[in-house]
Amino acid sequence: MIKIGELAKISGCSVETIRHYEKEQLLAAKLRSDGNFRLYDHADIERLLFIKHCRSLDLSLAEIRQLLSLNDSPMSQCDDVNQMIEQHIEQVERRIADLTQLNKQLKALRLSCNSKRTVEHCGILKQLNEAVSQTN
Amino acid sequence: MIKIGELAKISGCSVETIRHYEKEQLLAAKLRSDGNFRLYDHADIERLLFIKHCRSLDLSLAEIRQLLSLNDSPMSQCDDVNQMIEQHIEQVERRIADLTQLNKQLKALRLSCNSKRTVEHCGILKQLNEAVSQTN
DNA sequence: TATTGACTCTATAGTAACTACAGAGTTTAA
DNA sequence: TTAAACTCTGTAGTTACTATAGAGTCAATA
Ligand SMILES: [Zn+2]
Ligand SMILES: [Zn+2]
Ligand SMILES: [Zn+2]
Ligand SMILES: [Zn+2]
Repeated sequence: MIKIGELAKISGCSVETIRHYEKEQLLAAKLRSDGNFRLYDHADIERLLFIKHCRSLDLSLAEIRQLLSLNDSPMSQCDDVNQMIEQHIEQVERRIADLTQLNKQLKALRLSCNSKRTVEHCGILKQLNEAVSQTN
Repeated sequence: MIKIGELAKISGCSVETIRHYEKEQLLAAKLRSDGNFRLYDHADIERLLFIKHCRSLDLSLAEIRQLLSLNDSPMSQCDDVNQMIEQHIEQVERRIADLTQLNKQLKALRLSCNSKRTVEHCGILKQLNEAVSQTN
């Protein structure tokens, strides 16, 4: 059994993050020491690494909670897992599309200034202001 | 002079958002009515639309605050504006790269499940668990 | 004129996933 | 024994809003 500091080292998560996951019901220490310190075993390490891997895929804590509970009840159907992953993929792709569009606009904006000028004649601010007048 | 509800309609921002921008020092009503209602003029409308346009470029409120203050002092140099926009572009591009990478992993993960199975044999969960064992 | 409904005010809490304390108690090693 | 290092709980801060509650204001109608 290890204490929270060692779990943090092993997993690469911070102590505060581990406590946070406990509050969010993703990972609970089943035991406490005499002095009330959280004690973790090997299964806890694996569970935390699972969580960490899912987070690196940008899955939300709610989604991970769901995956963990499916993982804990092996007779449930795959469909729920599939659907979540698919929705998540869609969301990521939408965000990529948005950011790509955004990037174009920002680059055009950046080109409209040649530096070394005062803001008075700055193409960037001029453009931002003109966009306003058009909308208005 | 118009009240906040009309400014909200004109700009497409919510009333709460406009009040929020005031708290964040981006847009202040210079006048209040006898009954303490915020009163806005044409310059305020333009300022809010400027803010809205910048937000659509994903600039943070802090960045917009900076742009507004540069806009208000026309003799300042362009360099600050340029640098901010460039950093913002870099950040957006980094995020796009991250998400693209993420998307690949998620798609591979999705392919590892053929649905209609119980979670016990689900390729997705299997893969997620294996990734853990490797790291561990 | 009284009242109703729409509008506005301030202040506070919630969102997501942490991060950063403060103040107290515990353990370990010198 | 005492100091350093660790851990505990609880609370507040981060971003850009959103959503209330409870009170006050205003315009139009009965
Ligand atoms: Zn998701
Ligand atoms: Zn410029
Ligand atoms: Zn930025
Ligand atoms: Zn499956």
